[in-house]
Amino acid sequence: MAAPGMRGRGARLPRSARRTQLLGAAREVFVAQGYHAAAMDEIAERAGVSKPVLYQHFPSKRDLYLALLEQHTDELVEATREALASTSDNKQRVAATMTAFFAFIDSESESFRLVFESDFTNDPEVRELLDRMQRGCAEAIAEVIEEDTGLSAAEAELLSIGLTGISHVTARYWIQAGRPIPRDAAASLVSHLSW
Amino acid sequence: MAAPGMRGRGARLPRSARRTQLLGAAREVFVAQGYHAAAMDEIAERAGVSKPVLYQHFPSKRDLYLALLEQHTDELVEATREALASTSDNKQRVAATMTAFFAFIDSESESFRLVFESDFTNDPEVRELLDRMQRGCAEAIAEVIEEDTGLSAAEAELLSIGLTGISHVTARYWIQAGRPIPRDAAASLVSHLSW
DNA sequence: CAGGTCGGTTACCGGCGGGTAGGATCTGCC
DNA sequence: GGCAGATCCTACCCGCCGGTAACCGACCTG
Repeated sequence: MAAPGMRGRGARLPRSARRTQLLGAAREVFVAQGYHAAAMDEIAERAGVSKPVLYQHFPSKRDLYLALLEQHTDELVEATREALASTSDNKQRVAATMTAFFAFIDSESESFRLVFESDFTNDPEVRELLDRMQRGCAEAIAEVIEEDTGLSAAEAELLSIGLTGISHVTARYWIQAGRPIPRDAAASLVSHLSW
Repeated sequence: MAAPGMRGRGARLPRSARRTQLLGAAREVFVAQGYHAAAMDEIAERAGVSKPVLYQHFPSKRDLYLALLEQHTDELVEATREALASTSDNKQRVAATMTAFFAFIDSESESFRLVFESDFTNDPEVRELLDRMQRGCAEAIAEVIEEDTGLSAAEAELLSIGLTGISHVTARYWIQAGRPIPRDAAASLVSHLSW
């Protein structure tokens, strides 16, 4: 009856395609509502699919959330490492890293909310993922600092934590203020101030 | 039968005393479990009282949480203002403010978790309180910066946001690392680095 | 066409937890 | 004593939502 290649409700998809699609729907809902307010029914509905399908791909709501979160934390650490490796001039390094942070936060999907505004931080595994991300970013930065300045390892670590804090907070402030200036200008302003 | 002045389960308290006691119990539970995982039954039990009593003082779980949160956000803004007013030497101002932040986070009750690790940030009123706190701290700092340096208002604002970010993140890092060095040493190290 | 498998669906369950109804008890006051 | 008005308790309700049981139809394969 229905056309064989039809899209929309009722379309049959191979397993892996369905999985990524479900992850996308879950991201939208979790981003918009947070972990607790999000309902599995709604995620399924947004994917145009019924709930049991969701449970055939992810054993529980929590696991779904963790899969999604890990994906995005890894993304940010990776972006940080790339930015640091993109140049060898330290002043530009700060700027590049700041830009990477701003880009991450400015992404269309607003997925940064998962990472920086999670409402499920009481879960030990969520905590673990977020801590690991923090360590990942800080260590990458600390290596460079330690190498290029005379600071001790402990001081370099602390300083890099501080730098991530600046990026994090200012970038969210910039978003919340409605992106009053272009992204790159904001990033370079902040990096200039912290330099 | 029971002694008239007895303490413990069943003791009758005047309204205002009961209220503050309930707030204390609520703080403990919310701090330990977060908003969502906390149960009103548990808060009541911790206060040695039954649930309806709780509802005679606070119309809903949400209102209870908001009352508590406002109390602590106000506290931090106040501490920041006091620290800034405590001296007129700018370098010492930074140190004093940093110390105030660390003291807030290091408080016995761990109530900073309510403020910095809330899992109820999706609620608009919670957001509003946290934003107001952020603005309160940043504005207080920005006034001083703008007065004592040549920066524009916008730049001063951004810089102060960044400073709160540093304090926030480093102080939590210090706690999480198990307070490896004394509080004042940590605060002055951070203020030295950011100076 | 029989039979397996893969991707789907509808319809349901069960418990957790916020919130409440209604009654018991103490205290102060005349 | 006896009334007024607090304070507090036991016992219950019920809606939401994570998770599941049971079944359906399309497609391939021999």
